[in-house]
Amino acid sequence: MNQITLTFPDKSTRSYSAGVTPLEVAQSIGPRLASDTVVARINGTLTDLAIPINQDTEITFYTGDTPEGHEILLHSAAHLLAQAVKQLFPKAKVAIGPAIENRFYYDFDIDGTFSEKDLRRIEEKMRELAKADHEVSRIELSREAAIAEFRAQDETYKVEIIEELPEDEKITAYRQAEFIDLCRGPHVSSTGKIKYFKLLESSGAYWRGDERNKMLQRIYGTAFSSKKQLKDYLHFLEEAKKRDHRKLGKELSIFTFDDEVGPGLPLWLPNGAIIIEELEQLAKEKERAAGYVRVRTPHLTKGVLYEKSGHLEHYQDDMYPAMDVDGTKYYVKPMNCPHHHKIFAAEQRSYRDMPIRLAEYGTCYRYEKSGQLFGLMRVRSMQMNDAHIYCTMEQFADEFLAVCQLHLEYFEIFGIEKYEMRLSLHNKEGLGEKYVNEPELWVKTEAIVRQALDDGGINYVEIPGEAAFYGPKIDVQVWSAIGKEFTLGTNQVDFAIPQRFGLTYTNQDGVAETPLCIHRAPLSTHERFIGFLIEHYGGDFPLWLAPIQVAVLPVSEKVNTYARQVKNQLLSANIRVQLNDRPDKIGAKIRNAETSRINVMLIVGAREAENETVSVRRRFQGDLGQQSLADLINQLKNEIKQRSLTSGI
RNA sequence: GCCACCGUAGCUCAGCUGGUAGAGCAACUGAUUUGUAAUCAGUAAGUCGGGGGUUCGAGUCCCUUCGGUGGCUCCA
Repeated sequence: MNQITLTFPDKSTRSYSAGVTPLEVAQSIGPRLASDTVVARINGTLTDLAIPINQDTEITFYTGDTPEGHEILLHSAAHLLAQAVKQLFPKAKVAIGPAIENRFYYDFDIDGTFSEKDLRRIEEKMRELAKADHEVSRIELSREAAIAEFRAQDETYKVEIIEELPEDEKITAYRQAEFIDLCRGPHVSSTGKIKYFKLLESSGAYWRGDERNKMLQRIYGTAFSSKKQLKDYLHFLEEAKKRDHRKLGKELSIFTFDDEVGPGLPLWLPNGAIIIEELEQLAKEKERAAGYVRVRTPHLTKGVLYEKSGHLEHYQDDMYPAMDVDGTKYYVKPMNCPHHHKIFAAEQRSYRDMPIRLAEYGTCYRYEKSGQLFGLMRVRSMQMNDAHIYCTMEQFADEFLAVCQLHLEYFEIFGIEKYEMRLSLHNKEGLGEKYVNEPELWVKTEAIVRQALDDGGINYVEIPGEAAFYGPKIDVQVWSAIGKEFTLGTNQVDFAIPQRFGLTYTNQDGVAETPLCIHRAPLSTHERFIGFLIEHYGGDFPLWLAPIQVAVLPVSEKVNTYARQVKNQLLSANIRVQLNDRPDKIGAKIRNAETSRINVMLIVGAREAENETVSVRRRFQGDLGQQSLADLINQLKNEIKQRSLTSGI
């Protein structure tokens, strides 16, 4: 028999008989590797462990705790789910079942829905099938055979998928015991490799995500290669639940919703209003320093403006219906840009004035579909950290980069450590349809944007086909302290709308030119940003953002007078302070302040009153001992001024 | 918008197969005057999301409507 040479990632080589399988190779190296490996990479392609190798090649093994291996594990778990469902619900038809980040799902067409009880039964069945350790084998099928096979099983969705595969596509299926599923693979070699998994929830999902299609029942689950990882992930989900901004927002009296006000229309309570004011203060400082000027625009506008801007054509479904005012249609504004364009147009502009940066925390209203509303993260009234920068082509790169850098400054202030800038580009197919038909301008602008990012040393990923219709954009993804993902700021280039508005400036040669426009909102909207901050900080805001910064806690009513003096001094230092002069025991007052997430607690009793001091207790730090009130005030003022993320600097 | 689930006191929740509501915390009152995460006692509090129906009788069953949640899709 022929010998072949396999090269391992460490460049070492071994010789095997031709036809050896990756699983056998793994076994030859060690039983542990063989049992942990879920997939192999051979000549750059991920491959099943049972496929014979017939020539010299490089080979890499992936265990379930590598990204590659984990994805396979999740995908195979989806198959296991489908097998279990088919056994328990023979009439169910399977649709698709991919791996997604940390989870998998499978869509089924069944009569009715899956109940909690069904999920438990299905999970039980999955365990049984995993324990049986059925071999998972790959089957190659001709197009006709595949269609015949799945038609015989009445798997109409699979037949539909096969019929839409390109003619030359190799069709494969995977079999585990009696269950055969159309799939490209690869998969784990046997069901026993799927050890640690859990079904999470079920919900409706349209076939192919199209609401005109039938609603299928989707089951979500997760799987990991070790018990610990599964436990950690479930713990993360629980932790995320605890930090849910809807829960904390209520507990900390930040915002509320009211049936009689309307869905998606938040009411900001005093604590929330304080956070808003601090954020606006920050934005105003940063924007003033960066040369922005502030403007203000009305909430209500005639329809003609949105005809001109294209909103009625492209965006009407997301706008509140018009109201009739003396026979004229008026709309509440869904975006601020048309108004800012009008402000640009209100005066003669010279190249000497450029760039013009118009900023406004503008309030917008969008008629989001009811099913999309979600706490503060998706609302119908919102206030945006909006600005539009009008500039010349020459100024554009600098302006765009400055906005990106502003994002980075904000990340530092808020302690956002993980983020991703997504440069969203056009694609040729979309020109004239999804995107304004200016092929050269697209290519040119995208090149400038890319260059600006490269020059500025900004890390980004490119995503083709995700641009706005008027130009390329950067969407900013951030991850909260516990790793939950959010879409926040945006930075968009617009080379189309200024033209529609006839915006011009006079260049050095006395000729009217159309400016470029950058739409940007680094701090997103108050709603989404504060929603994010609540979850990011888990309710424990840094001092500068905390609605109540200091609680003064007298040990007994005997020292209430001194406590009031302390409170007043803090107030005059512009520190937000609350005095708890109820007749409670000090332990109860402390507990109260702790559960309200108050950062600084000042315990005052006879000793403190005598020495003009306070006993400082800080959240997460405990008792810090006595300190003079004057020193403490200076320290807190400094911490607030620095917008420090850590206490006690 | 669509599918599913949920909606009981300010909050968190209990209330079995229908027999006109209950706990803890919070609030309020009184007593206690307290030294780093809960002092004790008492009081008040709900047209069980709204409307309609079935029934002798509905928090419980049915319909409808409003709101929320998980998804589909979209996005700040």
